[in-house]
Amino acid sequence: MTPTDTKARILDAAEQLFSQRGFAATSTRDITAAAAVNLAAVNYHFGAKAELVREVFRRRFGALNDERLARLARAEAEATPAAPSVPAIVRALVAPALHLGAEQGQACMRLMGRVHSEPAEFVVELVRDHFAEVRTRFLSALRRSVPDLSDEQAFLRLFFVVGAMAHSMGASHHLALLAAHGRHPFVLEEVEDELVRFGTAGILAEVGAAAEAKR
Amino acid sequence: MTPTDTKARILDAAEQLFSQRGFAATSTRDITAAAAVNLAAVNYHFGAKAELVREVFRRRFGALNDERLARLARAEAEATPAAPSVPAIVRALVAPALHLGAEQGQACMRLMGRVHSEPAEFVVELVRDHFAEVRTRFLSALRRSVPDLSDEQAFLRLFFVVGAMAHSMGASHHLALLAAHGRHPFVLEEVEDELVRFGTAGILAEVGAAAEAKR
DNA sequence: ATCCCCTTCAAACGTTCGTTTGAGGCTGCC
DNA sequence: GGCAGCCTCAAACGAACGTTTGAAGGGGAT
Repeated sequence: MTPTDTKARILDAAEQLFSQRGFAATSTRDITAAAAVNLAAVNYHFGAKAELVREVFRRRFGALNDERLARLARAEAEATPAAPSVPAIVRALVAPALHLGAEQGQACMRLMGRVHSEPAEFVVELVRDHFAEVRTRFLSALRRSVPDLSDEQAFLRLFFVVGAMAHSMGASHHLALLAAHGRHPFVLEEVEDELVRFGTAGILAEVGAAAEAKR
Repeated sequence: MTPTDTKARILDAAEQLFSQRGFAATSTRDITAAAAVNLAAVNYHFGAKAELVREVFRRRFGALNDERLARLARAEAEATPAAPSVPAIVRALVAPALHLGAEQGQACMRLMGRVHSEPAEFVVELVRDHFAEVRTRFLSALRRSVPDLSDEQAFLRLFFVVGAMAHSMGASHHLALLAAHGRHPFVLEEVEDELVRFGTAGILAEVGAAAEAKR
């Protein structure tokens, strides 16, 4: 077994288990057993469990956020000189995450949904580091596209979109409820389109406090 | 120290620690140390750690969901014979949760945000059991208020609102970013109003697939 | 063939986990 | 005073945790 083989097998197994049980509840023995490698391999190849978590993040969310930024840049290029439309911005944010899950199995979808509420300190730092550029880039695009929004409103509404997305990915066990409640299980494109519609309308909601009184 | 004293101290400490670190990462020793009670008290009063988690849930989310249902019922009563307005429905869903956090300190806010993405099996069951009635009641109110929505759309959009709410509560460490980025930290009423506006607009977004093509 | 470097392996390290134990204290009732 | 019934306590239980160790394997270069 080549070394890259072992490393990749560990990363795959770790990603899957982390997404299913969380970081704290997944032991190195669980990981090495699922990957069919020796127990010591994790510490040999990654040093410590925390470094393995970091590597899982890098491998997965690096590509994810690159894709997001690329989609945003494409939307901005096509919209010259006007700012990209809000649906385009929202879709550039949520589609890569949703489709990443579809391609890689369900594992990293729940991982993605989970990391935003993971409390371990170094996980918080990881999330902040990996998503800092995405946040600033999407925020500035949104501010240009919807100048009426204040800084705080733009931030909050984008924050809400991320929450809706993360919940859709992380709480899929609750989404499965609908499969019983409704007629058929959800298909990805359906969720994506609905999320784009929802997020777009939410972002474009009336701005002032007077909006409430009007109803 | 009376028995109810010890039980209550354990529940308070457990709720706070669970919300900060998650369930798996919080040990009974952490809890009993924070509560300043003997290590064996958890097992004496609750049997096992899992039962303690259940009790934390019951104490907190029982009251929370009662409050939600009461607000919804009030909104329905005031709106007779018409269905309650969408903002009223959204506010009845999110306001009790947000204010519960404000009253009890930040602890249970993050707990609330966290439970929806907690993977442990018995936690999933707990969430499902506690929120089943809330889900069906709010869904039926929403369906009456916005008849244009299909079953799937109503479910999904309510799901998104819950996600935005949970994210706002659970990922407060990311919200704190804005305190540095923006001008001042967020106040609760500001987040609540903005969330109601956002969720209302999202729920009332155009229904069909044609909505996308129009932009 | 010999050496070296990288990788794998079984075994063990000390620590921390959830839980159990048995002795002891406190309160109220006889 | 004495006897129960709860409750608390220090101590210990076995299991599982992340990590380390030292020996063994297995090519490629010399």
